[in-house]
Amino acid sequence: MAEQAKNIKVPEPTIRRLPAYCRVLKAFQQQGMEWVSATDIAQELDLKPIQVRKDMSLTGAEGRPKRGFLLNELLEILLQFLHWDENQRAVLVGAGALGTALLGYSGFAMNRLEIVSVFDSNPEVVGSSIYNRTIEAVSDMEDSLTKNPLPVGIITVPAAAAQEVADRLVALGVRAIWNFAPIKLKLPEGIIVEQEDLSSGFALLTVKLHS
Amino acid sequence: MAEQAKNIKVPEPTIRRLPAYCRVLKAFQQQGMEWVSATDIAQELDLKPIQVRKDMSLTGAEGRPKRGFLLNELLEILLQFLHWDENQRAVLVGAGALGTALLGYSGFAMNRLEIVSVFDSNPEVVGSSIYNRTIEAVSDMEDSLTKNPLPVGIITVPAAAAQEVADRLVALGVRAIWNFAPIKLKLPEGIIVEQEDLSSGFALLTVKLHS
DNA sequence: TAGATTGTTAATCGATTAACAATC
DNA sequence: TAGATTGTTAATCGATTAACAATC
Repeated sequence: MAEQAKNIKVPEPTIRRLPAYCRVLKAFQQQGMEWVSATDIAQELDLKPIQVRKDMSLTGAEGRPKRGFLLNELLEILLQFLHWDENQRAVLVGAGALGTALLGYSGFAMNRLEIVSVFDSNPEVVGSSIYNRTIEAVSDMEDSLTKNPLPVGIITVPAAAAQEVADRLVALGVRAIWNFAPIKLKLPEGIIVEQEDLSSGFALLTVKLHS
Repeated sequence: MAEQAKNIKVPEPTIRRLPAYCRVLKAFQQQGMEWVSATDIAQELDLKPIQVRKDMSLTGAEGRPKRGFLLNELLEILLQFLHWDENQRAVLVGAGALGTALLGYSGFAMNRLEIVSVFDSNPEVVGSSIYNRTIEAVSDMEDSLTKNPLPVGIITVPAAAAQEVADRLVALGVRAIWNFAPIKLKLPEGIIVEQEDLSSGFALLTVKLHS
């Protein structure tokens, strides 16, 4: 029997790998495959089969010796584990290039991220729309989010504005913040913050390149 | 004496933290600070002082008991370690929202990423410019990069086009690829690939939010 | 001086990998 | 059946943290 997914702390690196597994599974699915083994997935992502097997086991997925995993079932379990089987309603603040990129990013095809409201402070873009969402003024955030509260906030404003935006979002009921501004937010206990630092991948790249 | 930075394998997590250290140092610098301790930096980033101290030690930085580190010197050493003391000339392929975001991202203020050439396949944007760079046609990539070779390639095209773009870049002399397309690239040994997966941070966020 | 902080070695913690019995 | 693959326990590896002597 698979390890129980509940009550067991799943390592952060495992969670980070799950979206890639989902993408590979979806591709296999489109090829008409019915069963998939850890080896198949590992090969596709340059990982070791044992690692994939362990990760699957931690999410509660169960396979069958010799056959592998039932593809549809496995994908469903991974999506459930990630809570990507339900829409994740979110508000995005900062409709610049990065915000626009997130609104249209194809890599999110399966994560059910539903960006419901978009705010920006630039009067020139307020009122226009991106991917069918009308951009509201940041000054209307209190009004709008009070009427229509959202649990997740995405911050794509310049660093200087990020802390204030975060404070206001938290005051308006946002419980988790995905922050793309290169600044560490100071927020109350219990608020979940995922800090995205695009520089860190580039750091790795330059260090590897010159060694 | 500090551990020698050369000959010692610096852990990947350490390298990933360095850009944040640089940003904090720059902020301190602008406040006019002359000396900085590991404790100061740790506090700013919610890390433990011992971790900052260890990281600094790995980069070869040397401090003084009681005083801490000489701010300017420390920043210079970190930037040197990252090779961010010299311009990193790069080519970007895919001038969509994500590509545009990277061209203008303020979080890169210090990393000396110099995007020299920008290519896109959309005839409507070819010839126009973004942040002062003229967008060239992807079909002109061979001509352009043969005349003006670049060591780093940034891929911000849709997943379906990424592998072909990567192959062509490698054939044109690119030795390191920063890939934002949600697909694992298959490239020859020795080519450095940094895979950026925006979904993995979101996975962490949703799992934490619902537990 | 006393206290704060460094740098290094050792201990701990956590993730990856190996080993292997179970089994379709 | 034989072989491939699972799931779990144990071993290994690597990163973080603790301890502490050195010192400005």
